[in-house]
Formats: sequence, C-alpha cells, structure tokens
Amino acid sequence: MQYWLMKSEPDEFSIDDLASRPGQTEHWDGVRNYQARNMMRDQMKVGDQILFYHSNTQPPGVVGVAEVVREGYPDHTAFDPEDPHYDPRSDPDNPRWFMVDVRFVRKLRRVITLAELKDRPELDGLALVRRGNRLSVMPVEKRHWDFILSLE
DNA sequence: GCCAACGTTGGC
DNA sequence: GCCAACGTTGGC
Repeated sequence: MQYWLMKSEPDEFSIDDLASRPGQTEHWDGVRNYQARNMMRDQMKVGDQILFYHSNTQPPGVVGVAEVVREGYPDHTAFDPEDPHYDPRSDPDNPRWFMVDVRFVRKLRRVITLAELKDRPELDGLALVRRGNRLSVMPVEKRHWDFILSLE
C-alpha cells in the first residue's frame, strides 16, 4: 500500500464536500499536469491512503484522510466543451487525462498547517515542503505519513 | 493582489 | 532541440 497527498482548493472541493457526496466518494477530476496524471493513471491503487490538503486558503494544510476506491480511468471532463477543464486535445479514443475515485475516511481533529509541516526537520524531503512545489498529487513516504498524523 | 517558481507552447 | 513568452499554482 502506498501513501499520497492530494491538494484541493476548499472553495472548489473541500473535505466536507467529499464527506457529503453519495457514498462519500467522488472522482478526482480536473488534474491537467502530466506528472500528477501519471501517478493517478499508473501508480495509485485501490486501498492507497491519501492526505487531503486544502490549498489557496487560510491556513493551507492537511485536513483529512481519504482512500483510493477506483484506479486510474479517463477524465471525462476533458471531453466536455462546457466543462471548465475541457481539453480539446484529449480524445475519448486516446484520452490524455486520467483520474481516480477517492472515498472519505475521516476528518482530522484539527488542521495540520503547512507552516507546522515546514517547521519540522522530520519532514525534510517531503515533496509538499520542497520549495516551489506545485504538484497537486504527490507521493508521501510512510515515515512522513506517520509523523504528520502524529501531530494531530 | 503580488510574485516566485515552474510547466507548457510554439517559433525558429 | 532550444528557449522566450506565456499561463498557472499557490503561499504570503
């Protein structure tokens, strides 16, 4: 089993939105970055655990846990001209963008803020706290996962 | 709202 | 294949 961190802007899709979806499950659509796509298409497996991170909010930080319930499949929002994530270069016969389905596991008792995570030498090497990191999907080592949740 | 970092695009 | 221009992310 592997561990991941996924970013979402709470104004767009928050941990509470996930918890209130039917089956507490939603597809993670709209990712338009090749590195993130490759991870969702090739590496994320059913049962993998996810840190749910709120970005572009005050304060940014880890707010909950989710898990993968369906492995990579084409992101249909890329085919829909009405969708804000429409990409005419993605073809149903040769899809460019992929997504996974994730299910709510739990909310943390408190937000573990980015500022706290940056302060911790134990998290050196965590992709999230590397300078300039903009990936919206990234792997998390188990030792980092355990440490982050120990801060709760 | 600013802007640094970084990914993508497209002319050459 | 290089790289300048441009767009986006996301913290602050």
